[in-house]
Amino acid sequence: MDKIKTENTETEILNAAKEIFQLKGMAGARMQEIADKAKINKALLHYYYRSKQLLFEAVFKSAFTLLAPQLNKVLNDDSDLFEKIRRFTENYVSFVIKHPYLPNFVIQELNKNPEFVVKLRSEKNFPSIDKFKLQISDAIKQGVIKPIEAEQLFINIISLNIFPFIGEPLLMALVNVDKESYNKILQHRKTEVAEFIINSIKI
Amino acid sequence: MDKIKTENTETEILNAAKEIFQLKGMAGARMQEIADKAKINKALLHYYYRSKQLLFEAVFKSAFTLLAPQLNKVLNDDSDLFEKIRRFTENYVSFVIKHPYLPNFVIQELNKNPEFVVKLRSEKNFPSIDKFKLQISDAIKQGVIKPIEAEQLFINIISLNIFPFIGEPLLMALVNVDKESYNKILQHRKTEVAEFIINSIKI
DNA sequence: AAATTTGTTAACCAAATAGTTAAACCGTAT
DNA sequence: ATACGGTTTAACTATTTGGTTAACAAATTT
Repeated sequence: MDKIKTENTETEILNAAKEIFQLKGMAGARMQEIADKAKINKALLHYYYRSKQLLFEAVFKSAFTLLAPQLNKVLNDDSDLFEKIRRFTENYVSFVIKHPYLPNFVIQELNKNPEFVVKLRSEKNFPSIDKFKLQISDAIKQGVIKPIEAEQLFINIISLNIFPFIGEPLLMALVNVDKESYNKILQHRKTEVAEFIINSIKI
Repeated sequence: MDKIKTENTETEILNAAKEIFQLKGMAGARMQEIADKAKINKALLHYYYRSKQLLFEAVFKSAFTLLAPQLNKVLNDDSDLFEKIRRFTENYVSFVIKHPYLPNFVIQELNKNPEFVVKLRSEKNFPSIDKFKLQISDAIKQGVIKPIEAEQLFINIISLNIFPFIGEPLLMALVNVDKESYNKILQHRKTEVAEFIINSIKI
């Protein structure tokens, strides 16, 4: 059946495009390079995706679709707050190892295209902070954690987990270690970060 | 004296280049756009800076020269640890308001050009973590803070301060607030972040 | 004030790059 | 076999873009 072959080529292109776009960004990516990586003629890119812009949007959407569930692990999950922070921190490292350039790619392109946010927000499955806010105010009421705004806590959790990857080259230089040692530091963070956060908020 | 005029044109170009490069990155920036912003002919860019690459490097160097002292406020400063954390957090927001795209620019271009790190490291005034390490181990010995690796604490401080700006469009969408409210959140962080960190490590 | 050096511009060039076209290919149904 | 559909390619086009050139302008030196 030709459908199988079509799907193969199409996903082949998408996979190649993911690699190139995530590594070099929209502006730095070259259609020819994507075609080469997918081992097809450049015209095929346009046959399947019409334009660079549309191919890029397909990649971006796919990237965000992968990232959203990670964020939802903090925002929408019924488990106990501390347990949740521990699990998210633990999981996030593994996620980034599987998709090293993805979070940075999403953040960068959002910075360069703030109007994308509008599109994303309108789609279903866009993570919402509402549940998390309730959980935090409950935990405060029950005397489990010190008073803190849910927004601030959320930003702290995300910052502590995402930035060490985005800022890797800078942090590696500042901390003055090589790639191997830096990876060890990141591995340590799997547990360290959660304890750092919990230490700060628990009563 | 023509020197004055030359300096004006040269810095005019550099300022325009800073704006464009920091906003769009090396790959996304256009020499013509820089020339337009500097209100000069495109050939003048090459007269003063030879190539896009060299102009970019001048901008990058200048950006890092501005960023380094900020980092040194955490790493090399004799003041009391808690006071230092409080002051850095307070100052950093003001710094980023003055140079909104600078930290992200530096980090992005380092990600795309990891070999830049080598050049930066070899220059004097590159921030070193040594003093900070001593300060932390002293504080632990003296029972002021709980045991923590200096590297981890440093990464935490930097992450909590820098990421909220780099991830602004994403965080704004996730936290579900408009620009104005997000700015208020950032202003709150001037004090909140320091207390969050100190809470976590103090005994 | 003539000559020389420095600063600036318009016009141009070559390479890179996104996108198009028309023909070839290839499996499937007639 | 052959006509037909979707798939793939080589060759091409138009535009963008970094960079150059040669002439002009303005200041500096002699």
